[in-house]
Amino acid sequence: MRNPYNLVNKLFNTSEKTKKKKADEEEEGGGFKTGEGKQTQRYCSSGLHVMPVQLVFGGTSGTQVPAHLTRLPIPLISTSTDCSDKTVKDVLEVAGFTVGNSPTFQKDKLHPCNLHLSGEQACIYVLSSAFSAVSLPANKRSSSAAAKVLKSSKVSKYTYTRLSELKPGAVVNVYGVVVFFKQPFMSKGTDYCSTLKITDQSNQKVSCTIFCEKPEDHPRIFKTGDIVRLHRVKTKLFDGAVSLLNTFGFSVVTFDGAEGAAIIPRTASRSFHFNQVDQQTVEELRAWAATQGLISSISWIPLSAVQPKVYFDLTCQLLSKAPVDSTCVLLKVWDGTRCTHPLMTLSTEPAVTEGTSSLSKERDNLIAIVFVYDDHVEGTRKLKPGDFIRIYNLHALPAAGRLPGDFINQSEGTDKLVFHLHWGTSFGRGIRILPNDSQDIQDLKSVLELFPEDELNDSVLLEVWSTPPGTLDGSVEYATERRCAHNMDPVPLAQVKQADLFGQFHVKAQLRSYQPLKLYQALKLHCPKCNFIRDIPDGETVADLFSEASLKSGATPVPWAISGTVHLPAESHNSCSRTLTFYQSRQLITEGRPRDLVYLMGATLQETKKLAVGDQNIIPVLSLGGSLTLLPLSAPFLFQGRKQFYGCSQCSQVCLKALPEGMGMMTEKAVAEALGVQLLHHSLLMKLELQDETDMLQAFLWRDAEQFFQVSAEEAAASQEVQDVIQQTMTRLCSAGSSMTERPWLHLCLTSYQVEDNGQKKTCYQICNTAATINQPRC
DNA sequence: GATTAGGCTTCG
Repeated sequence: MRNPYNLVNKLFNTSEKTKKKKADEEEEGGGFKTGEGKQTQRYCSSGLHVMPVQLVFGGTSGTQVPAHLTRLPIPLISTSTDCSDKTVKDVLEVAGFTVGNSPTFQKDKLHPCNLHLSGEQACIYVLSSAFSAVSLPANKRSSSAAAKVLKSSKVSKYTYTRLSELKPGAVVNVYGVVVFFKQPFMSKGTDYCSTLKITDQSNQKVSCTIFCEKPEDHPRIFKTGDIVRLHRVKTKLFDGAVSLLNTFGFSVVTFDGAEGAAIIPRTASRSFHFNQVDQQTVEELRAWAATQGLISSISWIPLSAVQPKVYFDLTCQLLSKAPVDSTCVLLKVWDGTRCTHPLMTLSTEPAVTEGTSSLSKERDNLIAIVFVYDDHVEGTRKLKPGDFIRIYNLHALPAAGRLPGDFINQSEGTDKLVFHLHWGTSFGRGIRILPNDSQDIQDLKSVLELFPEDELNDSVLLEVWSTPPGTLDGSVEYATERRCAHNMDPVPLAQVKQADLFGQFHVKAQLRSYQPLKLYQALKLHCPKCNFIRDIPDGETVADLFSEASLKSGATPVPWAISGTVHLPAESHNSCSRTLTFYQSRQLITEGRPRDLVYLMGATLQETKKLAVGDQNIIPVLSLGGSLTLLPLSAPFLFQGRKQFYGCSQCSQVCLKALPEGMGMMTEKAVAEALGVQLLHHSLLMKLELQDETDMLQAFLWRDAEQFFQVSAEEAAASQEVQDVIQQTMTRLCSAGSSMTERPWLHLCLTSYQVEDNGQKKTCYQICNTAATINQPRC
């Protein structure tokens, strides 16, 4: 089956690419804590003296070079220079130095002097500008970021201790393969805590405990076998074994542990060091881990393999989220596989559900209900429908008598499965969002893409639910309103583009431009069977088809109809007299309604239109090889009042024969069926360029275009007045020559989806479940 | 330079 969205895309031949914003960057701890107002010092040893080294940041916060120090230009330095309260700026700024003759000046012809840094006054200020190549404005930082790699920096070199050689009471750097981990969870103190156990070629297993205020600063571990590099962890004896605990300047980088996988560092650090030696270390650990069976060849257990009572890690896409009570949240998820054990189905309150509150029955055993309890509820706050997540140590259980809240009443006596993420973190129980570009998610996406994209949306259509007026903010009048069942906050367009996932978004935006400007060109014909979309042919083309057909209008008797003729005299010297032939169905004659449907041969387009006025059903026919048939399907096969209906030339199998008994109303659908015609539906297709403060985004108006304009496309094709309604709406949203400040704001529900365009996957957007609101004439 | 946790299944 062809994907209609692909065709929507192709009809406009869009070239808009998914602009994946490059992941932002954060600064590595690197020995310096960067917290605002925290004066931080590190000490490097210089002979017997301990000389402070301070990292200096721009702006007003953090460490500054003391104001009493003045900068000494390097060319002015001589042995007679007064050095007190002076600084010299290079990559470093130094103070408390003495100046001596350079013993190598004759040779290197550089500066004749050397700065001597010794004694208690000596101090080096390391300027943040030295790191400027990797710094980004704070508002561009994000926890999902990949950091910039400082390959050539000589600022630091790290040595790594084998895990078997750890001695208590030291600060070390280590590499290891993760054999156990817990996602960060809130401790009873001020920090999130995560624990992991790592091993290396020494086969020593070492537990690590990480305390960090922000979850994103913790190791970003997705599964056992991942490789971590920990900088500045201290060794501590606990329970007779050396364990590791993060300490000042702690930083961590995580890598996929699979051999051959791209070495992509996962870190919240804005910069970090990674050289060839590191690459080799990762590769060696990967190779070693593979021989130790530390890497599972199966990335995850699919839903299809889940049996009652098992604990497993589920990698899935979040479809919806709804609170149950203060200690429990219900998630609906899927991974594209059908569970062999029946899955429990439950509906959630649309008003409190993010995503879709009830899902199509077609999805039986595809959608898993997950109850998330207690401390894990916090972790669901930032989850959005569409997110790809992994739920660790999920417990599959028969629903019978085990459900929280009011659901308990729906579960009596059922052995259908539900999934629980219980209290506590034992066995690494937890939940985390996986990045879209991770291999496991790529694999999952390719499975999910096998499902028609709009299947999930079907149920949304059944739940048309107007946004209560109270949710509109302030006095701003919006020219459209959402009619969807989602309960989500609007997000900036930039965030929509960045998200790169299939799902729904609410946005507030203005209309910058639209296509086509000639609105009749927005009218299309769509085949619901093969999904082909085509333009409505213009009048001239259709008239030509009728002219050609009139040449094939010889008397053709058929057993299922009786015929009559009308002779039309020549209208002028140049034209000939013509004969129109009418056919009336014997079946309809029997039923006493012969005029309900008339087959007409030899008429022009204009004549056919005139005859159809007054709700007459006219089927234009021609004679081909002695039998009666329809005109080519690029012409309308049925005229009904002012309406004209078309058939799909690909999916129709035209056969004119006796009408069935008791056809009832002569609807276009009934007629099409009787003729073997696959009816084409009228639809509207437009491309809207949206804009908000953050970005622009091109979205199609197609599936729900009729809802948007509150007109029927079929009516629009037949009525200038209805076309005027569409024109008026577009003028109101985006009148030619108006400035953006004059244009109204729109509340929109967007659906994003992926299509293939010449083998390239691209993300497209559609405006769904949205209707124009103000000054809307009724039709 | 404090504190947090220190794996080892579930209340629903």
